[in-house]
Amino acid sequence: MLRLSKLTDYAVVVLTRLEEAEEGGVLTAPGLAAATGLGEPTVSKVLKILSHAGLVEGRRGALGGYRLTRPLAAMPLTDVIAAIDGPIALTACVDNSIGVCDAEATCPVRGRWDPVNDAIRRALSGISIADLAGAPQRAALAAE
Amino acid sequence: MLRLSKLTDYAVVVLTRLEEAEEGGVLTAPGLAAATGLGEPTVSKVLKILSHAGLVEGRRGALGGYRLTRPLAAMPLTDVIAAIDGPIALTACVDNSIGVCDAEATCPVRGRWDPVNDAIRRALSGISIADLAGAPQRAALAAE
DNA sequence: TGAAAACAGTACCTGAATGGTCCTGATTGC
DNA sequence: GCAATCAGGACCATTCAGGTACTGTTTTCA
Ligand code: FES
Ligand code: FES
Repeated sequence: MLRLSKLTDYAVVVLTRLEEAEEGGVLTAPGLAAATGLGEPTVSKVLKILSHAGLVEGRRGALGGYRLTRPLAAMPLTDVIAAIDGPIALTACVDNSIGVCDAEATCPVRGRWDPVNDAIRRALSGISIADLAGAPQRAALAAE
Repeated sequence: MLRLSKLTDYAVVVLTRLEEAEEGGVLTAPGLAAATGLGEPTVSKVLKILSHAGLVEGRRGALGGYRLTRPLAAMPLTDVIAAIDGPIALTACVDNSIGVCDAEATCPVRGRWDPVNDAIRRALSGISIADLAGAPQRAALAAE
């Protein structure tokens, strides 16, 4: 179904909530879980991944929590997808993956998916998380 | 990984081979399997799906086989994806799917993925199978 | 008329990947 | 020192795609 993982959706939700934090203030994982209605472990997992990708910053300790490193408007959707779902590549039979496919020798589309990947990547990079959060200012305009 | 199913890749391969058939001539599923190097049951399955979607036409009988209903240049990639992977929708939390998600009430991106879906759909609809087969004439230009 | 070839449809099985949970450690503040 | 929180990893269950097999129907040829 060309679906991306549900965690990516959760990530967008969490990021949107994080935007509402005070300047310099942090939100805790349990707090975000309560605010979003998602499970605490799941939210924690998402935040860890995002932290690893540099999209959020975790502060430990008693008064710890998570904080956005950049405003959502400057955070393209591709970053979130790449952080959770991995690099954007439609098929396994792309560029360097040799040996995974049996039909490499006679395959006529060997490496031909690259333009498709680029097209999608480009379409997605024009959309920021802020566009999904509630301000569809330039969403869907990237492909025009 | 934002991957689409491997069957879609196979479909493109098979369709490309089908293009090489004689005018009015048909290619059999076993023949295509041998030409592509894929398993016969798998090729058969792909062809059945494509036939069901109207992209190819199957002729039964001893001299039966499959035939393209349209030239590859007039076959957008979205048709193939929609035929095999189903409709293009990034997440399950889109439009009408109610009840699948727990955070519907507080979810700020509820239904916000639609512009993303449109963007991808638009980027993909500009690419035909012929573009992937070996003539990247306007591939990747759809997003510009 | 019979047999063979090929598509059509369905049903089942297996494997991998996602989604989700939990546990243990490191760090910070009170 | 204690509590709270993040960090990291391991673990299990579920789901779904991928693949296979079977049966039925249609057409051609001997
Ligand atoms: S290389 Fe895998 S199907 Fe083309
Ligand atoms: S409705 Fe499911 S996460 Fe938003």
